[in-house]
Amino acid sequence: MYKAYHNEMKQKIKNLILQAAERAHQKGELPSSEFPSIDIEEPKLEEHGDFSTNAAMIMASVQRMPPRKIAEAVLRNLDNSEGMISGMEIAGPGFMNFFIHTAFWYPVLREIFEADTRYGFSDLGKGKKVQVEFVSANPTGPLHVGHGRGAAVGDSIGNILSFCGYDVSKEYYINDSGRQIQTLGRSVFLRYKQLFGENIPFPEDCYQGDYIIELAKTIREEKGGGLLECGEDTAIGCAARFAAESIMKGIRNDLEAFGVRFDSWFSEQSLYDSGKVDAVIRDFRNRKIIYESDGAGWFRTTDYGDEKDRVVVRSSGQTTYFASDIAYHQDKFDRGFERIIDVWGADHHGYMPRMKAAIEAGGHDRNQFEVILVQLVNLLRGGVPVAMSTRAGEFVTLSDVIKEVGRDAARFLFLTRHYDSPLDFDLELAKKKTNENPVFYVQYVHARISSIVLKAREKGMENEAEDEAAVAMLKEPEEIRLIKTMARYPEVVRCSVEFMEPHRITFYLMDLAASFHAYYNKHRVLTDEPVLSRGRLYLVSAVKKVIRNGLTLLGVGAPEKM
RNA sequence: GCGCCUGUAGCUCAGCUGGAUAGAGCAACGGACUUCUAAUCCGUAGGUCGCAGGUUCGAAUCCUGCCAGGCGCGCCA
Repeated sequence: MYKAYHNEMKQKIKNLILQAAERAHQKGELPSSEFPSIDIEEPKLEEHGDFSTNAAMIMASVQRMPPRKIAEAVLRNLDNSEGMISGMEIAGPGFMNFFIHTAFWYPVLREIFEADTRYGFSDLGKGKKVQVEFVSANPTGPLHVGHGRGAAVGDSIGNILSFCGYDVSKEYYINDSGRQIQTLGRSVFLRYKQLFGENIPFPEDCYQGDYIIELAKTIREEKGGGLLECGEDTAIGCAARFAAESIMKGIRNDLEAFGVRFDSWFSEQSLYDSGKVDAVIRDFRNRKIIYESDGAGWFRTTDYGDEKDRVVVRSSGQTTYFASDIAYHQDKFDRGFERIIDVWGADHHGYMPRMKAAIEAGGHDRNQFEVILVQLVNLLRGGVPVAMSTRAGEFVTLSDVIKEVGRDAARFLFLTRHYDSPLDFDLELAKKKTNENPVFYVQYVHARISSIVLKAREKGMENEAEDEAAVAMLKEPEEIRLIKTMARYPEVVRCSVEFMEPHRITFYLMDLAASFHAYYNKHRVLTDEPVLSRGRLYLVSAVKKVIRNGLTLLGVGAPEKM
């Protein structure tokens, strides 16, 4: 397994400390031989060194000594014969701070070049099959901005999982069955009738958007007045099928334009057709997990921590949405996924306990099923909220947003917040080409470096070749800072996958970009000194790779020119 | 009423499962282009981490109670 250099350094320091503590104990400087597990962390402030540890404070109670005394004993016995540590100190209440010799940072660059697109990779997933289901919007209308955020988060989480060694499948669940499809058909059919001059009211519980009228017109073009003659039920069914298919096609196009690719599109109806819904209900009935009351079939979800039992079979005999959802998630496990991740809008959070119940009742561990609840998006234009009403059918669609601000800006901005906090998405800001807009700020780094590399090529310089003498020329504080920041990247990716938080990558990239721009403004890469230039070219080429890798995980492009 | 989420600089947000003097960006003010892209950089200023307790060497972070905002509590999806 590929092991990040940064991590190795941490581990090394940890071992040095433990060895030193052991030695101190043998010499009688520390009373106890018991050394609790210690953490090596990276201090926020540069003055506090490259690594630091609270080990002495943790040991204080066991050793029955003041932390600073313990730290003194440890540092006195620390073996730095390798020369990796250029300085150590005891600070504050008992922190031990370590400064790493510059030369020990250089190997990071080589690591980046060797790993290239795989830099930051880890084998955390070990090939485990995991499914990420996201968007899954009903085919009753176009995608809106909220779906866009879900798409950005879900897709990125999928990318990160896959980058970290999981066998990932991204799936879209199509709710092509049930009542809302019926309503869709009715809406379109009524508009259709209106087109033929029938003066009939359009009910409030129908879909209000103009796209319904468009669909009705298309049917008229293709089939003329044929639907008027085949009886209401068949006509509505026909309109529903046509509308759902057509809307789904639009959704697929929007997602394609957004750079989101699904491995599979799963139809709800197929669960009924294959009998899987009936099978699950039968099974749960046999196992007394479903009981009858008031003529309906109730799933005893309270046995699994839900606050009340839920209906799966209505007294009319029809199943609820929940019923097919149970079958659906069952099916996910049947397909061999060991980990199931659903990305939902936060307004569905009340649905989580019953879904967890379904997982457990189906014989699986509730922890195998994870839900990412994405908070809502407030769409703004120049700071002013954009009026949106789904009921009235007035909303800005995802497609509108992509057309206006571009795919990269939209995706990146959706990932500039923890999914858990609501997001203000400002259309004007998304288009701005200043560093108010973090997308271009990060992409600009890539473009700037590309331009340097191009210039260097014209001069006959090669940027990929490793040259120890050249690398050794990197002595400026801004250069070392860049290397250190890049050394942190694998750790960022690891945390990002562990907590399934893509925004960590976003923030990291903004940080790396800031370090680069500062460097760029202060120092020239291509100078009169060939060796120095080669070293710097090597450095910025590494930055270019890390930026590209990070953007790729977010599904954002890394342009050569801007 | 019950449940979930949120509350950090004027604004928008980070804060690595308990660490040191709480960090960015924007807005404000003052500077930097004869240079590899100024879509950039440098500097200044800005805080009772919603409030009150508790846990301990140490709390923005964990626990309890309040306050404010958002969302959810259907034989809807």
